[in-house]
Amino acid sequence: MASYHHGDLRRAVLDAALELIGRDGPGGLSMRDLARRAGVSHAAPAHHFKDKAGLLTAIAVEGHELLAASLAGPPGDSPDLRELGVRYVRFALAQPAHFEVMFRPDLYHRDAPELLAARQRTDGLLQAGMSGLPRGSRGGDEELARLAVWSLAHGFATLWRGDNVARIAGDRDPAQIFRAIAGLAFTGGPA
Amino acid sequence: MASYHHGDLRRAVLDAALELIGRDGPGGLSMRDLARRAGVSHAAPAHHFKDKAGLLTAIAVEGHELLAASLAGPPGDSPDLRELGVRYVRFALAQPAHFEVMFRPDLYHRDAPELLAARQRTDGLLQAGMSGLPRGSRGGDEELARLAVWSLAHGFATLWRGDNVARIAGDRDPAQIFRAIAGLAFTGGPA
DNA sequence: TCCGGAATCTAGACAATGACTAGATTGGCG
DNA sequence: CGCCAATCTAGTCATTGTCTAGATTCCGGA
Repeated sequence: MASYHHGDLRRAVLDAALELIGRDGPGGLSMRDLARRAGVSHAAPAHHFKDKAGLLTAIAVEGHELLAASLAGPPGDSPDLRELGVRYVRFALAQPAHFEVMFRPDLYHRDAPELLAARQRTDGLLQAGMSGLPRGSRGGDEELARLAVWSLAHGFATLWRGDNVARIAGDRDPAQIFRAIAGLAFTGGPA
Repeated sequence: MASYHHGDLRRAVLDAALELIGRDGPGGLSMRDLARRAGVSHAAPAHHFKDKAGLLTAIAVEGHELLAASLAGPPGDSPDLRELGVRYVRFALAQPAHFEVMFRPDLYHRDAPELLAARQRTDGLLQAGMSGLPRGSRGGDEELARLAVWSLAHGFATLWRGDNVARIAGDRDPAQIFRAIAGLAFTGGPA
């Protein structure tokens, strides 16, 4: 029964935190509550994450890794820009807690080296996926196009999570709605 | 000196909160700190806002009012969809604290009647500004187009505030960059 | 002008939290 | 087998949000 060591406290705390953040947002999160849920003393989690900000940093890092995996897709395919946006949206809705924390730098250690590394890896993937652009847009337009898709996907996912969009949706899959929007925006029609 | 009554404590607390949120985000905000800055006792602000969540609710309401004013523009003009997006971005960057709080429903009383009223007013303006659409898109596409511009503007503003975009910008005005992006997305070129 | 209720503010208290410290327990590696 | 580092406990402290009771001031009606 209840050995002195937990086994994998780090992951247990992470998972509990992700669940709570997914339901109620990162605001009401409490280290001590997480400790209680894991059945350990109130200060135990701090040994794994140093800080509350440290815990959220770990979540942000994991989020970047998961996002990178989502964007990359199955090995050896090269999605177009719109599909990349769809994957971005899918990730945001499938991992709401990660997504939410990632874009709240005021909550974690924005300059932690592990975080910078993970972010750089994600950016690389985004850039790589840029290979095939719609219409001949070259030069500075490439960055603009990337920024446009990123903005569209990020905004759509954020608004969706905030219940600002649901009434438009009906019962359609959010990813499909985004596909429609992206088509409308970048190809001049719902193609 | 220092009369028992402050004069306009409500506004003073709001302004201090807006400044702090704009600089450090809403995370580290403290009622007692706001009270100290205003030179009143620690519980005084609560009499004006009831809660910490109440304070943030007030900020969200004010944010919706300011956003509505921004979108409406000078009396009697009817901006097209892209210009509406530009105004949305301008608001987000000019009033970062309001914008940040507005889209964090976990921080305030999401069903406060004043909030619902203010939001409804803003939505009305967004819908009204939809009058002139680019290309003949009618029927359900109207909502999609509106959602597209909203997503694009919202995502762009959010990413900009998070320092995710600054390196692309150079020294250009964010509103102009957004104009370029929106043109790229909705008219097939940087028109 | 005066007075009484209402608005505004103070002061004190309480539980909860994040962070820190010192020390106990345990696992693993030479 | 022994020892060191990792892991965890227990205690403490300042700070915060919220509640209560009471003090001070403002304002409108007589």
